[in-house]
Amino acid sequence: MQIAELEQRTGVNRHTLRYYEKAGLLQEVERRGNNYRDYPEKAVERVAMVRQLKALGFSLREIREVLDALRSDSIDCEQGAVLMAEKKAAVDDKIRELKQVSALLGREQQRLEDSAAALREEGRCKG
Amino acid sequence: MQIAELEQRTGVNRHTLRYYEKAGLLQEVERRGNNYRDYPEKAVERVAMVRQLKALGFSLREIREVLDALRSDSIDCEQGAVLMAEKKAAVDDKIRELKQVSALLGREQQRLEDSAAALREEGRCKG
DNA sequence: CTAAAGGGTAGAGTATGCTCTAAGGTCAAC
DNA sequence: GTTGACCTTAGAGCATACTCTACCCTTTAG
Ligand SMILES: [Zn+2]
Ligand SMILES: [Zn+2]
Ligand SMILES: [Zn+2]
Ligand SMILES: [Zn+2]
Repeated sequence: MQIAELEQRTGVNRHTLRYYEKAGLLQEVERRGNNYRDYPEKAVERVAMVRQLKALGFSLREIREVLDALRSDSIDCEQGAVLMAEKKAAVDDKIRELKQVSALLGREQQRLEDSAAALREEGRCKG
Repeated sequence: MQIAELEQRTGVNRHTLRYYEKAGLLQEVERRGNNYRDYPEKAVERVAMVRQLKALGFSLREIREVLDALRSDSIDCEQGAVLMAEKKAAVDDKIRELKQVSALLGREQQRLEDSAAALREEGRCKG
């Protein structure tokens, strides 16, 4: 498919798609005789994955490392497994910390709700 | 305390500390007669929280919103509770997605390990 | 043939979040 | 009173990740 279709199907700006390609995030981008890019179907999925990981806070560099390892044999299997384990550990650590943040936000939400209720019912503010 | 101490105790560059203050992330920063900043003890904790949230992928703007609400009564209690609920929902969504990523990375790690083992034992590569 | 739509590259511009430099004021020690 | 450590502001510079402009080529439709 041409870049316009990929842009339309992923919602990602074509300049950004070219930028991702230059950054090594999109490989297997063929060129037609006229030098136009010709993306495979799975590029849609690939771009979606990049965007999801990006939204979760991964840098393009990190995303590239993971995608490279997923496309195994680009590097050694054993080395790839180590990289995956490292990334997984980082993600799991992040999950743990986010759970703490979630709990904190939940407590604060409760506190503010209680305070708002007290304000309504007793005309005073506790928080 | 003066900026050098806060810098030393938090490990955050003094330029960054001033930048955070300008961005509204650090309030209650007094000035001494000589115009030097005078931070309260809890600024250490505050900066640590900013750094943690930042490392988890929050933008400074988001961090500011949360900290403002935590310092309640700066905005309405009810409104603060709503903001907390929204932030918590976003964090929980992020946790769910990160769990999916963690599972994916775990599967890939296993696949690559299996492949590496097969390569060692049978002289072939499956992945 | 020509216009319009779509593609290409190179490079400029923008937003965020630092990080550092320049120029100068303050203060304690000697 | 001079040195040196510490502070101030303003603004430059940098990395990341886009986003857009300029300018030119290709394809398709009339
Ligand atoms: Zn941690
Ligand atoms: Zn209140
Ligand atoms: Zn989601
Ligand atoms: Zn292999």
